[in-house]
Amino acid sequence: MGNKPHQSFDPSALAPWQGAAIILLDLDAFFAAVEQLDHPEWRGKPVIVGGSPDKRGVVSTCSYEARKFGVRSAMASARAAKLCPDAIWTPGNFPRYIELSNRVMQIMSDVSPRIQQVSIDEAFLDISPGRFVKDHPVMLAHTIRSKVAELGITCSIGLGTSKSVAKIASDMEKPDGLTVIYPGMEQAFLFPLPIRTMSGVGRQSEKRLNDFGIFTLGELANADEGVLKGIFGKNSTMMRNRCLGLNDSEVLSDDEVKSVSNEMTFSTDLREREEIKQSIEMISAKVGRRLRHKGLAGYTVSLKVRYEDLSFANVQHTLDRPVDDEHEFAPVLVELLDQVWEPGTGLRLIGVAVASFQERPEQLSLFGDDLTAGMGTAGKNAPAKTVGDKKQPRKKPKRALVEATDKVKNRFGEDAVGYGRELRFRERDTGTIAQKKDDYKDPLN
DNA sequence: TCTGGGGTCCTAGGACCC
DNA sequence: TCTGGGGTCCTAGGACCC
Repeated sequence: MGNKPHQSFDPSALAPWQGAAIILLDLDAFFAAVEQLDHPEWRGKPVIVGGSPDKRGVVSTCSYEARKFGVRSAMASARAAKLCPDAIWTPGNFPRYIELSNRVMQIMSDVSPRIQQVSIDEAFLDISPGRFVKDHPVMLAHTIRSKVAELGITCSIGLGTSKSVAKIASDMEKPDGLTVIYPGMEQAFLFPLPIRTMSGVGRQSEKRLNDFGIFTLGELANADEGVLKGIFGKNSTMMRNRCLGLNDSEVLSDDEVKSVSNEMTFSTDLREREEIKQSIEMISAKVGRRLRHKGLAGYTVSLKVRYEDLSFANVQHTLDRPVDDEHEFAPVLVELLDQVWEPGTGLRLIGVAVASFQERPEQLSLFGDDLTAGMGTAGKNAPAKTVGDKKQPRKKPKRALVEATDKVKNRFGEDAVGYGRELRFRERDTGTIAQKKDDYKDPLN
């Protein structure tokens, strides 16, 4: 199944492919691989892309050399530093990753128009013969693999008759592998595998399935209907079909963004109301700028906090009109704070999200209404109909100022312009790298 | 000396309307 | 006096993914 060398082969020797053909391409240790490409002196050495060990960071990606020491993605940076003291650390270079990712996506798009990007380093491609392409799927997979290699990075490809099979197959021969599951071989391939390998089975579902004596995908495929319903709810049939190797999910691009959020973990817990308020304002400014850059405005704003004990809480509020300006929604979030925070409690993380986007953001008025009016303590669940006819409508900063600030930040970077209060907190930012789905074509952030 | 950050989707319960 | 359901919107929380 695996096929390391990029050897030439005779396509006419391949058995004909019946039915759907889907590829999952996964770039190997992507961020670290790009760093080694750009820094030749780092090749063959353990490279870790991630947040620094002394600031509660985690490992985003690490090179295969670092993996030999036991370093893994999502591991606390402090632990990674202990396992591999000589590792080369880098915070990452997102614009560069996006550039290379786009090149890979272009290679795939050139083969078939039916591409579904899953993340910055992963995508499905429908290469069903006679549908979008005419060449043999195995040949096309080889072609894609060679073209990616020409960029100086490697990928692992799974080819099968469904997305689930392709996804799992891509994991079999990492790195730089090509795994083909021919039509008709789906169940022989899937059934012996542990349930956790299936997308949609996480830690919790795994535990609950184990309690019913279900450990393999074959056992899951043949499990009692009631058991599956109880664990997967309305997705139970879909999960069973996935395990049976059925192709019940099309390769479709879903690029519609549903929410925009930013969050920040602080090097030391926040305890003072004023610094929490300022942090909410600073994070809101990031969210607002991304919203405006995307041309989005949403009705629902939410505040997420993580306490000292690592537990989470969330509060949200739906406004009577969509917002994209932090000067409007940050005050709303500050009011929500009291529902999840008691003075004296330490907060290690604060997150801000805006969701429920309207079709087309309307031009907001120059002097907006005060959205916090009417929110008061009177009724938490009271609709935010409001608008302050009793209270004094507060004057909002001019829209033009917001837009001018965006322009400077977009051009010269986040640190170029800022309200004084933002600067105090910048140094507390963990600076950890994240893989942001909507950042592929977005040089922002 | 533990445990980012950015997302999506689902569920359950309450409010509210008819 | 007692007691409906159905539908929709909203909120909080949690599982899961990369």
